[in-house]
Amino acid sequence: MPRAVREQQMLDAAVRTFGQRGYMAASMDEIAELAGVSKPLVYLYLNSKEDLFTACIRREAQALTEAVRAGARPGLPADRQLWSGLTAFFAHTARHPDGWAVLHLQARTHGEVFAAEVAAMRAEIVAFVTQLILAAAREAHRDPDLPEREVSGLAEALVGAAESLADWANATPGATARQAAATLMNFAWAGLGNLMTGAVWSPPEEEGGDAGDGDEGGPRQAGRTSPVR
Amino acid sequence: MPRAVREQQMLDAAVRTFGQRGYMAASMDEIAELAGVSKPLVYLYLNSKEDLFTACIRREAQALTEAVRAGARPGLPADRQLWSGLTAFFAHTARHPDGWAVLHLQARTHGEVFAAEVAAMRAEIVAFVTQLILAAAREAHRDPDLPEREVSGLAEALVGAAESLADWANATPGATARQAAATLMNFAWAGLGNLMTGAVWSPPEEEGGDAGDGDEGGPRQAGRTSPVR
Amino acid sequence: MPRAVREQQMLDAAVRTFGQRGYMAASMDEIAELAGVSKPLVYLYLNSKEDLFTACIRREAQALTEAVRAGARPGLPADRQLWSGLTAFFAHTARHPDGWAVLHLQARTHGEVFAAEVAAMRAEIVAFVTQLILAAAREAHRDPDLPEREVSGLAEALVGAAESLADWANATPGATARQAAATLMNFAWAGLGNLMTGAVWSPPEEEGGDAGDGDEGGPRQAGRTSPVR
Amino acid sequence: MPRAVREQQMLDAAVRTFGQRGYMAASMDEIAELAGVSKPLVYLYLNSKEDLFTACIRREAQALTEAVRAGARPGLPADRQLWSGLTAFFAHTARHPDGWAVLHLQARTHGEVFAAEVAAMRAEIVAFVTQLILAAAREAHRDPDLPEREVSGLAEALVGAAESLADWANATPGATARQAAATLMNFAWAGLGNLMTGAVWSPPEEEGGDAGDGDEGGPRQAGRTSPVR
DNA sequence: GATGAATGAGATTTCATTCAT
DNA sequence: AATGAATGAAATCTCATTCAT
Repeated sequence: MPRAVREQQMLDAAVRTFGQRGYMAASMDEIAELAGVSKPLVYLYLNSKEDLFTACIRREAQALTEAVRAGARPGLPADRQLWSGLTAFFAHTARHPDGWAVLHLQARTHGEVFAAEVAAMRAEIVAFVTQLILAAAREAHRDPDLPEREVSGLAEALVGAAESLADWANATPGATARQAAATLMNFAWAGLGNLMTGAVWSPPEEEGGDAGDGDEGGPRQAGRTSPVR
Repeated sequence: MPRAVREQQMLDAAVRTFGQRGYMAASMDEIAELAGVSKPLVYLYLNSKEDLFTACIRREAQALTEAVRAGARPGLPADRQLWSGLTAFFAHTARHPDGWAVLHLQARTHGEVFAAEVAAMRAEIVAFVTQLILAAAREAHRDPDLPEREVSGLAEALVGAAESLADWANATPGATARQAAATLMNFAWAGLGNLMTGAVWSPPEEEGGDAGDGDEGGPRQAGRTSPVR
Repeated sequence: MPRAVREQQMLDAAVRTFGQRGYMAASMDEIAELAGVSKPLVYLYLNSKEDLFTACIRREAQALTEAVRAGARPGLPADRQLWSGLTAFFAHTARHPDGWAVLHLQARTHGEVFAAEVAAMRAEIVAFVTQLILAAAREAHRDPDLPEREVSGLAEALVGAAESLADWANATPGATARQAAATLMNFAWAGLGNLMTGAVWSPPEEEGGDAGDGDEGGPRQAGRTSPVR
Repeated sequence: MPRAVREQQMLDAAVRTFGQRGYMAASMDEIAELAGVSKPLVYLYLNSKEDLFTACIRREAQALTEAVRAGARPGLPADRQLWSGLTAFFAHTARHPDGWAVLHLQARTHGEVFAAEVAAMRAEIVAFVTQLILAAAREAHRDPDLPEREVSGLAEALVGAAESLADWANATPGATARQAAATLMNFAWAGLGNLMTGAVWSPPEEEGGDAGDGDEGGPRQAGRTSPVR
């Protein structure tokens, strides 16, 4: 059996095992057995547990970003791109729950090296989303000079919400990618639109610090604008 | 030294160790040493590594929910409650990064048993947020009969975004709880408001399923309503 | 059982196993079993196979040098000191064949770190022998300004011969420490004496280089002085 | 490529690897790679690691003995034969440090089987030296009936000193074969000469055995004859 | 109440060795 | 004649866990 094929089998087995058991609880024995090969062969091809895990992360990260990019077709309006990108994202994470667990849970929990690997992927996606937001602003003929920090924070929040919803969709039987995407669009799109119109929600003024855990008390005066309307 | 105090010291040490090393990489030796007691005493008080971890999760989960509940004062309008609850949440996670790592990263990564423990806490918070959304709808005199699934999905997304922003804030030097909360309010509040007015973002109609990875192709026709505009 | 005692038992077992099987072929399992303890305990007390081996080397090296120093009593004339030092050396190596194997065979064969450990001991002994040679020269009222390089080379050769004879004595049933020491004294002492009188054996003059393996052919002209006489 | 050539390449690689890494630390992988062939071929030609090592020992042993024999030309007087034999020995060990390491260090350290192989070579050399000593005695018209045990002990010591000096010369930059040989001749020849004249160094009389480590105490009265004086 | 001493079980990793071609 | 592909067996080391005191 050719080497490349075997290697993919091993990665399949590894992703599944890492995703379900966790990085540390997964044993090379189990992975080898699931792949249908002997342990030494896994080491021969993939060097070490760390390298194997890294290979899993890379493969799954690439698969995910490619799925998202393939979903969001460049020609469409920004909101449609966002919509289809999100749908592709939820569809992919639903189809590859173990890969998603490897990326979202395992890689971030077991050492800086692995975390950096996913962080790179995430940064790429966040940048992509940031571009979409800016494009949307342009399309809406709004001021495209949105503050850098705001937009990147928003993109962070959007991606974070998406990640979280992916978990929720995976854990909720019957939840579809379209539902998850629609929920997120509803949740986020109007907020983004408002932001572009300058109709921001302003926090109440700071009040005197209180004791206790240090969590500040409730605000006294609101300065809200549009929300709830 | 009274038992209760010793036990808290152990939990302190355990949370710190679990949060920094991870559940599996944390050794009982290290925890005992950090707590300043002998290993058998840890076992005497807390039974096993699993039980110890569970105790950590429960303590931190309770501390977090209490911080959030204490932040969001019942008398205020819904958006203000949400604001102050979020601020309390971000302040707490910033103040207790190890506890937050235990809840958000470790507990979800190492077995169903632990994940269920956090899931319970999360469900409580999601329910709380759901109540706030419904209250906001009432306050706005809008139809309070929002579809159950929609609202719970929104609350999920909101909580997910909050969790993600908490990580981001912990990793970004200079980021404050207020900033994180403001970002999230801006991001989400208008969307929630729109939702209540019935101005939802509707996904384009489904088209014929394609093959490949199963990620559906981009929508062709939009049916969007209000957003951006 | 107190820790110090257990530790010596482990070192005993380790020296025996390393001496008989060799450093690499000796397994920690075997050592632990021979010591009558579990493997983790060996690691708890002695850290690693390398550290355990180093501890063996140090203990045996110290025992050997102490035996030699105790044998060669300071007050005696130099030749008597050499004699009794040699006797003590052979007696010790005969009594502790595994320790001797560890020092002479194993430590020098398995890595610079270990080799350096014995090299230090050996240097100490060579220095001691060098002092004896110089003392002998003084006692004989001969010129004490023997060339440094000569004397150290001689001490090297003497120690080397002693080491080799120790192996031979260990492998030859019936050989005693006194016999080995006497052989070496006869072999070496007169040569040393001659050297001090300046009656050196001079090599024949160099001749033209020959080919082949590069080992030079036999000398053509002798320039010998006293030997065979 | 003819089999015999390939085999020699393998042995070259093996000697180098065994000499530098040690028998156990040397891997068949490394040897095969260094020899430029595949591992199965090594097994096809040389059967097993043990057999390969044995073949190395035999080849190097034969090369060394041949070099020594070729160096010591039969027609010369005994001391000249010894001198040139020693020079050839040191030249050979200096030229083939890995082979020497295999013979002197590795073979003696890894099992009786291999040790026996070198012991045979060594015995041959010792016998050769013994012949030289007896020849020297004859040439000196001294009593050729030297006690068997004495002479073989002396030859042992001489060979041992030579081996030790070979190590020293290999480790000392700038040391030449001639220097090493000269040192050894100076060291030993006079002693041998004295022995033949009957002027032996007699050990002091044995005294009452003491306890302790068993290393006998220093002698009280000397019975020495000629040395030094 | 508290601990020094000890271990069973299992982790990753390596290596000599052999098929099938 | 020669090798890519594969493995059984065993090595070092770690860790959660428990006695005996």
